[in-house]
Amino acid sequence: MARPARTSGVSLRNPERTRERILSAALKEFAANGFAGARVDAIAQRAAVNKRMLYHYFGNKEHLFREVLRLKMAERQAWAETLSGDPAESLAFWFDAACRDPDWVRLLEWEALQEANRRLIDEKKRRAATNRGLERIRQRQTRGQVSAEFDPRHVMLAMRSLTMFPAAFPQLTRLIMGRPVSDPMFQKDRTAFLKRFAAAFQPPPARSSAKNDLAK
Amino acid sequence: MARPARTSGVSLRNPERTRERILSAALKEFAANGFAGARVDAIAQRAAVNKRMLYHYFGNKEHLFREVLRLKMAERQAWAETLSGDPAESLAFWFDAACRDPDWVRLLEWEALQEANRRLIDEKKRRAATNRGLERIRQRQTRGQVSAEFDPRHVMLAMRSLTMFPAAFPQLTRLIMGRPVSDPMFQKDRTAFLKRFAAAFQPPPARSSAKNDLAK
DNA sequence: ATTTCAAGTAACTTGATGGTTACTTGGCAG
DNA sequence: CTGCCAAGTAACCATCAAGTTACTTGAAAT
Repeated sequence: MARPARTSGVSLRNPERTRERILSAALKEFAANGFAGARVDAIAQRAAVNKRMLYHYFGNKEHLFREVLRLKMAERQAWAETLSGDPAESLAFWFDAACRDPDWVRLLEWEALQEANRRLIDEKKRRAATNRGLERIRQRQTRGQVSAEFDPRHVMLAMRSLTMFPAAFPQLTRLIMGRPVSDPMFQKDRTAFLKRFAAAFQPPPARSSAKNDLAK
Repeated sequence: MARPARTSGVSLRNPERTRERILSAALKEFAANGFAGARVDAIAQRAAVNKRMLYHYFGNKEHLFREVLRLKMAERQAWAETLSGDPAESLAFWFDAACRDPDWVRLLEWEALQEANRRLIDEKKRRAATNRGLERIRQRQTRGQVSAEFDPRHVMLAMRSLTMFPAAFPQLTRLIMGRPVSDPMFQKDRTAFLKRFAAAFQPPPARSSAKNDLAK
């Protein structure tokens, strides 16, 4: 039952490794070209695997695509859970994540464009993760770190927008900023901006009364 | 030289109309499926035009795609110029525009994914339009309507992010908000949120001194 | 009226591409 | 040792889709 674990190197037959190779090649190909643009032959070649194996393990192109998406999503969900509370920190963290791993953003984008109508891949898990995120924002609100005047859903949507947009629209970002998104200079400046801008989510500095503390 | 202007209906030959039909069909097809996913035959069919005409007028699929993009961009640029100053107003306006015309956002998205590396379509004009937009923000800053502490480029990027994101990522938006982007309820709520949130761009209410009025 | 050319049509070519067939081979259970 | 099946290979096929060829036709200009 256990892997043979050849003393030197890997055995010629190695289903797990092959599967991994295909998935990793598929991730690159799909992120780069989307579903319609991706070429099954290209994936096989990248993976240095016979094309037939791809069908052996995943059935067809679409199944493979969905599996790639599912894995990436799961990876990110795990990250999301490790986050503490501060909006400034979250903004910086997610912006950094988007810059470091543009493939992830691109996959989300391909998904948005393609599966627009269809039900989401892995919807249940993603909805649960989102709800946990919303709960975290509510906690910050009760702790007074985030303004209670805002609906947590709107806050989360705003934060996602601010962090993902540059990686999602590098051409527009470059047009506006004059630098490519990949430029460390841009990333540094943007992080600084986001940290300051995070103040927008904080409660106003106790103006006169404090009557609307429990607003939705 | 002038159009014949048949007394009743349109003449059988009508190059302008045909060109229009093709462009409008292409817009829909490209917005729906992207460049790689779009089918030339589908465009011809949608336009109720012989496929050959498409090559007659536009040379090939890619030229047609670029022409479609160019036209949409130009349309939006014109809109942008009509805008007055207030961030709250701009946010609401552009958010509404994105919701009303998801095809436009989708085209930008396809462009982002496909032409990632290549030079932008119509880059010169778009850069100029962007610069005019930045200039308008600077004016607002000197008038004290927008905080002078922010780099105008970062402000513009933030505003674009906030307005375009929902239309660009309807699946994530729905996950977060619980409603589809097309839902008027969502659009109303979001507009209200954005209007309030626009305060984030305003200068702080004159705390102690007013020394940094000319920043950047 | 006749010429001329853009506008328009139908059928075809050619290459790419997703998926399959038919086969071989490594390695474990019995 | 041997039968068996998952893992793996090479060659193939059917289809689809971009782009072309070769033709016809409407109507403006002379």
